Amino acid sequence: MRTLPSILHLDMDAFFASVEQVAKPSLRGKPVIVGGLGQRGVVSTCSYEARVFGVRSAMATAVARRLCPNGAYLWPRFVAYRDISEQVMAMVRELSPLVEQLSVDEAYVDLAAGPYGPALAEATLDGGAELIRAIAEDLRADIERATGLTASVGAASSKLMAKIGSEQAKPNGLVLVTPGQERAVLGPLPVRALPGVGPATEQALRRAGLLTVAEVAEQSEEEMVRLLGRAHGSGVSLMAKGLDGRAVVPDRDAKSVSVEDTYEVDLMERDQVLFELDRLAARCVRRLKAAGRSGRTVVIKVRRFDFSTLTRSETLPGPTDDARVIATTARRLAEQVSLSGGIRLLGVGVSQLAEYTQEDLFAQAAAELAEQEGEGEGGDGPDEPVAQAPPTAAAGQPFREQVWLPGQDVVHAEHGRGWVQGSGVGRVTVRFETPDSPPGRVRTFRIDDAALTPAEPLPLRPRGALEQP
DNA sequence: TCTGGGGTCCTAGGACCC
DNA sequence: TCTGGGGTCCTAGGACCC
Repeated sequence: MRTLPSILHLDMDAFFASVEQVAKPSLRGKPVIVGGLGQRGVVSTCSYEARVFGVRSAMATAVARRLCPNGAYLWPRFVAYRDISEQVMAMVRELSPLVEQLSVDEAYVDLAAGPYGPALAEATLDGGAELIRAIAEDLRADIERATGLTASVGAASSKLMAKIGSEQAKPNGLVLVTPGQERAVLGPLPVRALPGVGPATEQALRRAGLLTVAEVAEQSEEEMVRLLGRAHGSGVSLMAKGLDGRAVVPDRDAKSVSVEDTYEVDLMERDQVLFELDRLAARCVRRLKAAGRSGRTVVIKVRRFDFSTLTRSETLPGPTDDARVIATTARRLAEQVSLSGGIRLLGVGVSQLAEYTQEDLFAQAAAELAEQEGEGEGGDGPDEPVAQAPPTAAAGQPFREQVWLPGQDVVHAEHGRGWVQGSGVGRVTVRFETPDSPPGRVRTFRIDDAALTPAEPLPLRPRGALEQP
């Protein structure tokens, strides 16, 4: 294990909710909840003001609304989050090429592999720690200057302790774990603080009378393997003792691509299920193609009315990125499951991904077969799913009514930029403000007002702001 | 009050091959 | 006539993470 705390773990504070507070001045200092807003939605992220009311990530939004009825409830704006994430990660990469991004708002950095590596290699223990502390504080300040967002950082000589450190630093802090202090820091924490210990592992450990990390650390590795299984047991045993030699690994290629939908109302009809599988297959293929990959194993996921969940998979003779092939495979898999009682969620995924699309003989054969059988009228595009019109859809209606989602960016011909605060009964309410404006005024329009249109997210800081002194 | 969507990794049993 | 052991692939499910 390294002698200096040269691994950083960066974690943005309440990322989605904080982005919304910076983008929407009227929400600063207020409880903000970002997540699914439908009947079956859950909270993705909430602001610290909302946490005071007991709101948490992964909580049903319906529960959050009871706890915090006056919060601002917003749909996620993933495009905006991704843009900001790229901006932040670019700053992180200036510290080292060895960056392992864990999600949009989290990454490990190995400073020893970057421009500060040589200086750190020659530094004393105290000097090195001080340099690392300065680097981490500069990073946090740079991120806040560029985005208005705060980040927390843990610095340690292992990924495990860097992650524990950033958790303890939250919000808007830095915790440096001095090498040698690992067990002292970990010992008093509940076992759940260890990454990889979730509800099931916590229960298994509780049954064995182990509540804290220190208590786990006193057990032999063999005992932990007996309790938790081979891989998990030895992993937890080592972590509890503060031992973690895992390297920071630059980002690997994805191993699967999947899409899924939870329906507001359970699907009851076989035709509905087949129609939705076609749509999901088409969406999955779009993502697959965007990534320039193809896959060999098709998986469907079915969650029933009672939340019981199952998967069925089929491995094809070769990789494909053909929507027709994936949709027909998904349909075939669906025939193996009972739909009685209703379907709450459907998913379609592809794994065993190939680096790039090979000559897709399997898709060609399927297309030829379809043509022979006279089903080939959709030969105008290979992406066309084998879908029929949904039984519930308003067939023959070419225009879809504009849907306005709370949080959505809009622009009005007369009033300029703003965001949707709410909509209903033929009206949409918009607050006109931007990241660099004072809190804005609210106006209400007809939902079909031609002067109101959806807009792209604005940057959180005006362009060019960083160039100014 | 009722549980999202996108992933990763591990385990275990059966098929199949040598 | 009965009986091997190991390796790999496929499938299904579960735990966990953000």
